[in-house]
Amino acid sequence: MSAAEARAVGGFELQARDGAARAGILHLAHGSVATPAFMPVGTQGTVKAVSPAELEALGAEIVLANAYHLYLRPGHELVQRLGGLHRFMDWQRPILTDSGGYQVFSLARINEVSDEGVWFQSHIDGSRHCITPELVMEIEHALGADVIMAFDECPPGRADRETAARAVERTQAWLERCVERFAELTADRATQTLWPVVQGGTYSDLRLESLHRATELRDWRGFGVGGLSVGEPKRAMFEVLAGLSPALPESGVRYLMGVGYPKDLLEAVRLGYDIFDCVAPTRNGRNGTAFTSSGPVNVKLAAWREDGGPIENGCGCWSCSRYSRAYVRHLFVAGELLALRVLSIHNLYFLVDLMRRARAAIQEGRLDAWVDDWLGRYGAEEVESVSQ
RNA sequence: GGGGCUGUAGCUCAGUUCGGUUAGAGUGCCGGUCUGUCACACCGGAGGUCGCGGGUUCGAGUCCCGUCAGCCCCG
Repeated sequence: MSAAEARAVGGFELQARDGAARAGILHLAHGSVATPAFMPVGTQGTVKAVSPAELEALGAEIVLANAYHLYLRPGHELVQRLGGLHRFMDWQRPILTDSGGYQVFSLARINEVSDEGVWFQSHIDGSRHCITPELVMEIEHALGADVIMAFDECPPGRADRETAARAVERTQAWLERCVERFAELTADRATQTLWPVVQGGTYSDLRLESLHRATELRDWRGFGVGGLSVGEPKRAMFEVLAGLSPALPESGVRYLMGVGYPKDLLEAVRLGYDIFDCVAPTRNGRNGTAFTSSGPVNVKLAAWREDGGPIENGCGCWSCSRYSRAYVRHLFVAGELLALRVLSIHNLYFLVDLMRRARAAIQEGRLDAWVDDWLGRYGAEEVESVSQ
């Protein structure tokens, strides 16, 4: 890929390497994304409890939304009629849509997977729908995200080899159909970029096969690595990531889907992965857990009752610049809505900022030392040394 | 002065009719969990001389007597 192609819409511009780790810029129709990067999750076209202005202020450059959920409600055609997802949710920076492949896994009770596609029963009203790779492309095209993910099958993390192999097979067949339908839909203009998803469970050879077959199909500017952090042992996840990383083309951005917690992000960055998404910062935030550089903390703890310090000393986020731990704890204990916003913003800032700092460390060639130092602090202090 | 109702977990109350394992619930308190979001959710823990004192009984939160406290009614 030429330098010009890397800078074109959809291209990934690799700027620096430090060991296996990379720093780069992802160029998309609605702007660029500096990597490594964390993408806040906005499943239903909104990052729960956080406004677009707040997302911008905390430094998010791209958010994720979900095709499956938006198809069911309010409907992708409705979103398209109202000017597309960017306008609908008032977010003018890049958006990546997930296909709904993960929902095949997470909502497995109410669906049937076949070669044709997936029969879902709506979790909202019980109505039945057949989701095919072609339909997923139509949904994601209508929503208008900058990056759209191919429809994949995401088996449970402890799936046996046969199940994982079958998921690779089906994911590949669906990818071919996605490519075909996507080409028809975007024949006139190419503001969207499609990325495949590598599957293969915890079997490194299946992972390589999945990647190989996807790259045989065509050149890609990005690769999703899916089917991880879905119940498999953590060691197995990192073995897969380490085995797959050298085989991934340098010219494509690597998206590790669904990961994760601060530690996992840094380890994955070190292995050469570039972008991430995870519900952890927002969901944990809503449930009262704050990320801090010395580990996650339950803010409802009695120890915070009269703590006048910020959630994290030195944190540059909106929440920490205003509120004391005692106040945040009070908001949670009292069941106040502001509590959800305060911690969601803090946790998102924490991860976005962590990636920003990892990027700087890569550009300065000091990632390993920085990560080791960071991990040494994280969780080093027992639960929490009450600050002041 | 007479009569009635109520006293069980920090709080609000079940359980008392017709006695039967370690007395329950909700809430609060304390703690844990959450990885391409059905989720302000889920899981767990601590906490009670059943107002007090007698009696009956193999066995009493439950039955009997006395007593204290709160509320109500009648004089």
